Amino acid sequence: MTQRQIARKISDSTIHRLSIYYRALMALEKDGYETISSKELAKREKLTPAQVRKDLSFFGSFGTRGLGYPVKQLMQQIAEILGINRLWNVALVGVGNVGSALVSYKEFAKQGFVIKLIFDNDQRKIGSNHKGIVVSDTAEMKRLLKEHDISIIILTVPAAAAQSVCDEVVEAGVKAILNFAPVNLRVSDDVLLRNENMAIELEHLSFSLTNKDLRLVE
Amino acid sequence: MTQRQIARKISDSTIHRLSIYYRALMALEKDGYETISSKELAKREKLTPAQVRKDLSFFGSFGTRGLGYPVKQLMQQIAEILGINRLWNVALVGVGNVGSALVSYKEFAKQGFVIKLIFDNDQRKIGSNHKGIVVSDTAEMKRLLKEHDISIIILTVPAAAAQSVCDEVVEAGVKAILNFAPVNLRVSDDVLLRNENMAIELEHLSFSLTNKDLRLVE
DNA sequence: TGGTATTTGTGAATCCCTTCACAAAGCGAT
DNA sequence: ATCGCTTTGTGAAGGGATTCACAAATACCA
Repeated sequence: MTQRQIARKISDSTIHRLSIYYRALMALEKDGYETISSKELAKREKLTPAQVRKDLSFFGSFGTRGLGYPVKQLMQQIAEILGINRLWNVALVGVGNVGSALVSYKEFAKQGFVIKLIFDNDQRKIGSNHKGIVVSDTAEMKRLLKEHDISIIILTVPAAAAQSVCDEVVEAGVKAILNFAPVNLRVSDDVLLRNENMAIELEHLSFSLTNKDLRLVE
Repeated sequence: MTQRQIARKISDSTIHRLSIYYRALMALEKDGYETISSKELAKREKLTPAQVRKDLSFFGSFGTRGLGYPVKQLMQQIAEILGINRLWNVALVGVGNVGSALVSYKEFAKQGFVIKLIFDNDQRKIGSNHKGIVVSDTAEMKRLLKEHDISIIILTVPAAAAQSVCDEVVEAGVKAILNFAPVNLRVSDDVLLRNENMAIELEHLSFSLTNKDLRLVE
């Protein structure tokens, strides 16, 4: 099976796990591993070996029977599948707490997501320097996004502003948005949207703590 | 069905959606809605009405046939289910970019997660003030966590330090950790651990952008 | 070179989540 | 008070993801 025939319908879970495998492989490479079996990889990530093999099998056969997967090579393959074997031009809108933290977030840069532009509508922030990037006025956004060939937007504006900023960047032709505002954005079908809300994960913990004793109930 | 017999096995997806419903209800309440139907709620969150009803039915029956769900009341019920109808004492470890952003992250406070303690091992940071909280030395961590009855840890230390900090807080008796470090932490079965990695969501977008054209392939 | 031990890749089976479909229940109008 | 309309709550059906289990392939050792 070649790389081109894939992706009929790859589940979100599989895509998510590919990212996890990728990180595990980075660690393994650093530790000097040449190969890794699905069994060992699964153990490290608290998954099953079959799961690992099945996930990978959607995209090709990368392993060697009796031996396992070549760490370095598999890493490269997953990078290709995820589309992180290249650089992506990213713009960030909204230089609040979260926004300015993400400008310096090393995991982005490490995976090839390069923040090229930063926007805000606050006059006190416009012109200020964040990690070598001067904050632009959102009024200039449409023009600058096109000029800099931005593929992905990180949206870290307040909830109330999110929809209108979203509309603007979509108008500018951006097709992928990572939204940190706690609102449900409406976008057309051809725009990719993913939401990130860190409080939701805390709520999950809160749920589990609250209902912990019930886990054993018959 | 009463609140006590629940949680045989509630799926992660359901818990996640409860958080989503909760946010939708907050917005609805602000807009003056008294009741909401599963149909309308589903539409807003791009889900199906059956999904909404099924999710809620695991925990009880909160609606009125012919009318829908009472917004305010359902909000309260979900808050109870998620365990956010109370305050949680939280400590944050690691005052880097992400850490200091999260100290000011309004979504945490809004849901009752109160950051009581902040730790770092950098002498330049210890003693400094973040939103009215003085940064403590990680050397003091075990004692302070117990003294302040901390239930949940937000871990925003560098990857290399994460496991050892994790071990320490577990030793102090903490049973829930939200980990932002890009590593796979090993914890015993009775400790709840959730991982948050913002780059993974970007990688998901990157995957979708990269494989967009393949979605139509037969 | 042959023999044993490993480990992959994958159809089949299983399990779990989502959707369907409808009876039951309440609302509002007449 | 009754009728028709709406919407819930939920068993059952359906579908998709995970796990099983094994043949095929390779490594390694003697």
